[in-house]
Formats: sequence, structure tokens, C-alpha cells
Amino acid sequence: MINLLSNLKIAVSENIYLKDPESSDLGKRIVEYGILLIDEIGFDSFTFKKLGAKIDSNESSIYRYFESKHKLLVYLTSWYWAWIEYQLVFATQNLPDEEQKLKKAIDIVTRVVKQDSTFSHINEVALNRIIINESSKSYLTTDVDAENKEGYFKVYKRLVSRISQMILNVNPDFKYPSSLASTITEGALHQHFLKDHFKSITDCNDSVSPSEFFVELTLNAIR
Amino acid sequence: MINLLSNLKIAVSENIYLKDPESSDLGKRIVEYGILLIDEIGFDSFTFKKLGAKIDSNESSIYRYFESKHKLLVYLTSWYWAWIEYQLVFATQNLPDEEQKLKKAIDIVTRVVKQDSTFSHINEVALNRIIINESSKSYLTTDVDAENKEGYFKVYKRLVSRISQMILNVNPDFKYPSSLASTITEGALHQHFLKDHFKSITDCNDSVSPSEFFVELTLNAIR
DNA sequence: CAAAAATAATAGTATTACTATCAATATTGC
DNA sequence: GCAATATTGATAGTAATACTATTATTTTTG
Repeated sequence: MINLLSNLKIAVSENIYLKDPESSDLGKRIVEYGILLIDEIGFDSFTFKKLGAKIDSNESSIYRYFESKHKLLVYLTSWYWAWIEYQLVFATQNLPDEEQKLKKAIDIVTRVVKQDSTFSHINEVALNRIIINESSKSYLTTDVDAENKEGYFKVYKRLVSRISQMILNVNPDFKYPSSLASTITEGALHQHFLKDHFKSITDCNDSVSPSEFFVELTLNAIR
Repeated sequence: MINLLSNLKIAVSENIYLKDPESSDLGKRIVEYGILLIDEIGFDSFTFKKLGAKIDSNESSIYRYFESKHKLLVYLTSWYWAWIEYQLVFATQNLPDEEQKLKKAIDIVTRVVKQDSTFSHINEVALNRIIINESSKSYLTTDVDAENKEGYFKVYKRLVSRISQMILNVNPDFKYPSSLASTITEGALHQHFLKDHFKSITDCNDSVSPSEFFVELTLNAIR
């Protein structure tokens, strides 16, 4: 993602925030240091008060952007998946072969994230760690269904649907394209977690990547 | 699991609790109604105070069994996976064919749970819902590594290792037995969640089960 | 039946996740 | 350049959480 895209903005659904954090300097700092602080101390210990201290601002000011820390997490995950979706669409659009497209798509959702200088206030590497460690907390709640209706998880579902469609493009008769796509997307996060914490139940490590595993799994499954 | 096993006890690592909840009436009530209350209001809203009110006991008494609600969750997930492991070992031991064994094992970790009358104070159906909705919160914490060293996740890892070994028994050359086993185990929980909340990104529903999907995925992957 | 163990009751603490109010500062529109 | 408006900051307050500590009461058991 080089400079030609420098005025690109990742679109996050408006009802997730009270005030668009992209619209002001304070908003951007909330997102920038919010990512760093959650990465540092974990989402459970993270509070708006601590974030306020970190950015020399006031707790009450942060509440004007996000109703709760939960909403901030939903915002960050939406941003992340929209960013991944953008890379996926961009990287696959001119590939001639459907299987190649699918392989590329799997690579993009499962690979280790590298810093993207297009969005200067977002540390994508730290954000990726947050997605691995915390993103499931954004939907494992009692009000998933209500929030889902409000469109909070739209981007994520759209990304999975795109991969599902790519699977069908390779094999229109495959019976489980959506389940396979969601297994790849969530499973990759899980494999990254396992290689960091529960090494004995994964084969992924410095030389075997989750990408390799999921590409092989997928191609064998749908052929 | 019929009556011949009526004095069976599921073994949960001793350092998870302060006092064995199986050792007293109050302990069993804590587990029994803890499951029901977490299932009812969700783990995030669950407190020992509320549980105390439900079982007509005191908050402070519950703290003598479990240091925190987090430890109770770790206990419940350990109990659950030990129970699944027991079913898996029991159901596969006399099968002659390795592929049949593996299919049976996958069925057991991915299927919808039915009530098991062997453990009268445990509602396995409610516990299964807790595993689907809350179990990842037991390890997505800042102290996973410390707790892992203490053996909190031993049962879970042993179960995944068993499945991994069964995969190898079918195909000793398969390169990713552990990753596949962990993907099946965690992926099944995820598919159950999706069919309840994000239907559009799964193919699982009343007629297509996660078991069917994962059996087919696995056999295609390792053949 | 006494001693020990388990449970209950009460109180207390620091922190969390906010809301409300008012003051200070910055921005903009004319 | 200044008034109106919007934004941010400061302070205070609240109910609930996640505990710990202490003491009283009840139950168990040797």
C-alpha cells in the first residue's frame, strides 16, 4: 500500500462511534494510543482513564468518541477487517486464475501482518496482536444479536463471504464454502495464538506458517 | 455413559481450586448453579455475589472454593474437556479401523452435547453453551503463559494431542496433525456459535452439522 | 461432648465504568 | 476581530465489582 493511496480512508460503520475519531486530532490519538495501550496491558485491564493519562487528555473527552471500551474494540476490529478486505480485493483483482485468487486471499487473511505506512496513526502490527488476543471478546457477549442487527460485524461477515465466493469459484459444487471460509479466518488467528502460547498443539512455527497450513487444507478440501 | 460408571469422577487439576468443589455439598452447588447462572446471564455479568444469592449462601464462602470467577471458568472448561476426553477414549478404544476411530473422535468433539446423567449436579447442555460462548476467555488473558505453566490447560492440550495422534495413525506422513486437530476442536465451537448468531457465514444449520463438515474436511485433508 | 472445621454475616477497600455539570479553550462564520 | 458555537478539560459523584479481613455461628468428627 504505497503513497498513491495516501488519501484513502478505511470505512467503519458510523453507529459504532459517537463521534468519528478520524475527524479530529484527539480522535486519532485515542485510536493510535488505544491500540498501543490495549496491546500493552490487555483489553481487560484497559480503561479510558488509563488511556486519558497516556495521551494527556481526559477520560470524559474519550467518552465523547466511544460509548464504552467495548465499542472501541468493535471499532478497532472493524477497522482491521476493512483494511484486510481492502488488501484482499486489491491483491486478487487482476489475477487470471481462480485458484490463484483463492490462494492469495487465504495468504492475506492468515499471514503475519506488516506495518502499513498508509495509515500513519495506526500500528497494524500491534493491532494484529489485539485481533489475535482480544477480537473474539467483541462478539462473545450477551448482546451480540442486537449489535449484529446494528451492523457492527458487517465488515467481518462481508470479508468471510468474499472468501466463500472465491471457494465456490474454484469448485461450484463444494458444499461448505462459508464454513470453510469462516474456519480459515478464525482458525488462522487461533493458530497464531497457539504458536505463541500453546506450542504443543500446533505445527505452526518459524518455518511452517498458518498460511501454508490453511492453503493446503483448503485446496485438499475442495478438490 | 450409563450407571455402571456411577462412581466415576472427572479429574480436574488440583491447583485450579482452593478447595475441591466435589468434596462437599456446597462445592457441588457452586458448580451446579455456577453453570446455570453463567449460562443465564453470561460470564461477564456473572459475580460470586449473584451466585451466593442464587444458592442461598455467602459470597465469602464461594471464595473459599475458587480464588476468582476466572478460576471457576478454568475449572468448568477443564471439567468439560476431561469429560469429552473420557467419551472419546471410551468410544474409540474397540474400533478396529484407524479411520473409523478418527471419524468417531471428530464426531465426539464437534457434536451437539446431550445430557449425561452420570454427573447429576452438572448440566452438560448448559455447560456446552458456556464452552461455546465463554471458554476462549479462559486463555485470552495476560497471564496465559503463567497459568499454562501451572497446568491449567493440560486436559485441553491432551485432548487435542490425542486427536492429532489419531490423524497420524491414519496418515503418518501428514504434515500438520496438531494444527488440524486444534482447528477441528476450536473450529467446531466457532461453527456452533456462528449458526446461532452469524448464520450468513456458516453452512451449518439444522440439517448440516459441524461434525459432518469437519469429518469431510479432515478426510480430504489427510488423504 | 469438646475441638476443629466449615460456613455465614458484616464491613471495608480500591477500582471500574460510567454520568453530570461546569469551566476553559479553540474554531468558525460573519 | 469578535461573538457564537463546538470541543475539550476538570471535578465530582454513583452503583457495582472483585475482592480481603474479621468475627460469629453452625456443623462435623474423633
